[in-house]
Amino acid sequence: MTRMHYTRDNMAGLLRSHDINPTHQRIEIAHALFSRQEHLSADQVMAIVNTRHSETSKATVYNTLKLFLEKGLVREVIVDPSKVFFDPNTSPHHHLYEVDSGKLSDIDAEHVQISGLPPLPAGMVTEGIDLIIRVRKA
Amino acid sequence: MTRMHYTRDNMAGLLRSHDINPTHQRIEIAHALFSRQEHLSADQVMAIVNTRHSETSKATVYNTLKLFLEKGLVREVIVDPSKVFFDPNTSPHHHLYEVDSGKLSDIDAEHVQISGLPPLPAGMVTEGIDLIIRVRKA
DNA sequence: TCTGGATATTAGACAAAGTCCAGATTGGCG
DNA sequence: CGCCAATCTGGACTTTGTCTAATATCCAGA
Repeated sequence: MTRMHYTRDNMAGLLRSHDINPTHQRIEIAHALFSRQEHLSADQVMAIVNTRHSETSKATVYNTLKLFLEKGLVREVIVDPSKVFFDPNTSPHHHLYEVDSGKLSDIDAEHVQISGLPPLPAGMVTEGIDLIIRVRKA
Repeated sequence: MTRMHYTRDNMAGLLRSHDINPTHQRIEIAHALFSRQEHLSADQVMAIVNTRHSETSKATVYNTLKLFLEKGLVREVIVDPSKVFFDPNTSPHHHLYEVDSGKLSDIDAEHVQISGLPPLPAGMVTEGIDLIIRVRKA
C-alpha cells in the first residue's frame, strides 16, 4: 500500500469509496482519525474536531463513528470498561494495552498464529477475533 | 480439582483463603457468582443478591466485586462496551461471545496456542492475555 | 432559479454504569 | 459493656452514550 497524505480531499474520496456521503462533519471526523493513525475515543474525536473551526455536535460524532463502523471504515476496540476506542487500522491486527497509562498500540497479525481453537457452535460464523495483551510496568 | 458444593459456609472459607474478611454481604455475592459458575455483570449480581432476604447496596456490590478482583478471586471480562462481566473462573481460558444474544462462554485455554507474538516493550510484564472470539448467527 | 423531499445535523433531555462521600452499622475484643 | 476499625449504606454525582423533535443542508427536477 502506497503511503498517502490524509488530506481532507482524500478523506472525501475515502468516504465515497466506502459508500458514505462525504459531508463536512464526516470529513473532519475521518481526518481526525486517519491523519493521526491512532486509537481515539468518541470524546477525543469530539475534542479534536471542535478545536478546529467548525463545531460538531456530540450526536453527530457518535452517529458518524457508528456509521464508519458499519461501513467498515474503522474498527472498535474494547479494552477499557469506561470507553470504546475507534481504530482507523482495519487490517488484521491485535492490540497491546498498557494498563497503567492506557496506551494502546497495534500488533501486526501477520506473524501471530492462534491454533487449537474448538469448532464454532453450529450456525455461527466468526465476526472477529480480538486478542489483547495487557501489560504493566514490571 | 474435586467438585465441591458452593454452600455459603464454603464461601466463607474461600474468602478467608483469599485474605478477604467474610462478611455477610461478601458471602452472598461470592455465592451468587460461584454457585452459578457464570459470567455476571454488577447489575445481575445486585439483582440476584437482593431477591434473597438481605438487602445489599449498589456501593457494596461494586466495592466487593472490585475487592474480589484485586484478591484474584474473580476475573474481569470486557466484551461489551456497556458493562463489565465478572468471571468466577480464574483458570486460564478464553471467551466466545455471541454478539446478537450477548451470551458469553468459556474456551478452555489448554489446547489453544498463540505463537509469534512480538517481544514486550522493555520493562513491561504481561498482566493477562484476553482472547475473544466474536461470533454471530450465519 | 425555485421548490420539495430526503438526508444530515443539532441541542438538550434522558438513561445506564459506575464512583464517591459522610454518616450509620457491625463485629471482635479487652 | 463499650470501643475501634472495618464495613455498609443511601443518595448525589459523573461519564459515556442514546434519543428525539426541530432545524439545516443538499440536490434533482420543473
